[in-house]
Amino acid sequence: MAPPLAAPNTYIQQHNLVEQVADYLTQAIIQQHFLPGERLSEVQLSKDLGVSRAPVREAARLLESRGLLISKPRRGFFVRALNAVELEDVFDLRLCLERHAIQRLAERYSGEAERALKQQVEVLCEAAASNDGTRRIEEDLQFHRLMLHYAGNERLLRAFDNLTHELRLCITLITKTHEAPDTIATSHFKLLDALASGQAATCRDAIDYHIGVARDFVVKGVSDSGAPLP
Amino acid sequence: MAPPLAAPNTYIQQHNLVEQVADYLTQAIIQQHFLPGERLSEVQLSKDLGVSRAPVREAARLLESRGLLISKPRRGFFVRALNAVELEDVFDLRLCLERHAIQRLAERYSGEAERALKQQVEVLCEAAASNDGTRRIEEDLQFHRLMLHYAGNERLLRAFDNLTHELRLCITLITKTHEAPDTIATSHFKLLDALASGQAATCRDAIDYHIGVARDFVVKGVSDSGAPLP
DNA sequence: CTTGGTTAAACTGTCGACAGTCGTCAATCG
DNA sequence: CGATTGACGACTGTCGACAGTTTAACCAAG
Repeated sequence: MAPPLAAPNTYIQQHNLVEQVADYLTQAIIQQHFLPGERLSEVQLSKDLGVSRAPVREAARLLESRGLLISKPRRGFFVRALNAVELEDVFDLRLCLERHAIQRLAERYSGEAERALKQQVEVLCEAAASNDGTRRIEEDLQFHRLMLHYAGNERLLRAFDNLTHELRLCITLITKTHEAPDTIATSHFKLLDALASGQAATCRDAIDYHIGVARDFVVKGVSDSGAPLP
Repeated sequence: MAPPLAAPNTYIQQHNLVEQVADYLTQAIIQQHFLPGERLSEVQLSKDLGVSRAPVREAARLLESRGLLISKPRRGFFVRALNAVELEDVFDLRLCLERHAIQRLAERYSGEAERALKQQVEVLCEAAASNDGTRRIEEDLQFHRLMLHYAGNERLLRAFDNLTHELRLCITLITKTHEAPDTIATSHFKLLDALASGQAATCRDAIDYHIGVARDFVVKGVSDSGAPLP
């Protein structure tokens, strides 16, 4: 319950209060300043951020639609807590989306897409070599966002973004499970090779393996840390 | 712009104002009382419904997250207008989700699921025979919701529900494209047969054909009526 | 008649306040 | 000593109001 902000009116400044509050809440949640299952007090947040309750409520509803918060009537908003089963579902849906995306992308694979993806792998490798776990995850997700983007279906990307919001709920957990940098690199280069081959079966196998590894890492991490149940 | 309500304070009564306003707005939109691209005035809605602007704003944000409205800063909320390209994307994502769901369901097909789906086909056939186009669509969607539900991944169902919200934007268009009742029946029975066979390839072909037919109907309907662009 | 600028109205974003409800804690009873 | 009930406190749901901005109308100039 320690206030994540030192002084009021420092972070929140001018227009787009709702979005700013939403960003602040998102960061506070994924940095575990608010623990899973914890209740968020609207008045307390208003005081801390130096804004009224209206923007706080609207921002909270936004995060609820993203799956970061859940609201109980007359009780308020609570930080979402994912258990192992729900995480399995998240990765199952992610597999569904990315399988589809890589097939669609293989059908329309362009030089532009290939260039962008390769460049992102470079960035990812650099991030993997660093010690910034959060940045590594974000660059990894960004690679997959690019894949979904170049697949050419805006809605596919939106669905993926919704999922990643939930993934960030356990980002601190994920950052702890260090994968070797060269493993990450080869794993993503295999995706590029599969795309370059243009063969549907190859692409499917590559993405299945890729997501499977990530799932095992995360789900095992959550199981070990004890599944939190609201 | 004609007020969809005869008298204020008639529909909205007591608790859960936000949800009630959201339901009212949803119905008003899919019944085309608000036309695609139309701007919604918060104060006007407040007066019509006899509530303050706070619940209206929160309900609007809810519908925004569902894709029924879009908000432009300092401009307000507008009814979403889907063009043919976006509808193609919707059906592409729907294909993605249902392909995955029918595979998962085939792996764990139970007597309970089979019974529930068969019963829903009965209901759907009855609805198809009636003249109520909206009910026919809803029962059709309900069949697919059941499939997703018994596939055993809650998130898959949520993603599908998000899509159906967008589909309802052009529900009046869909109701105009009458499919023959027996066509609808056999089309869904084929899905049941594929599931009973337990063969992945059969299931995939069945759902591909099923969604393809629906997509052609809707997209053609929208193209004919002229693609509305905001 | 068209076009550009100016003014006024309407609307959104935000705020503080009030009422009803839920959780908590203590006092009382079995 | 444990369970139940009552009151207190905190909080959410909702409301009306104000300020800044956008939109629309209106007037004037070309």
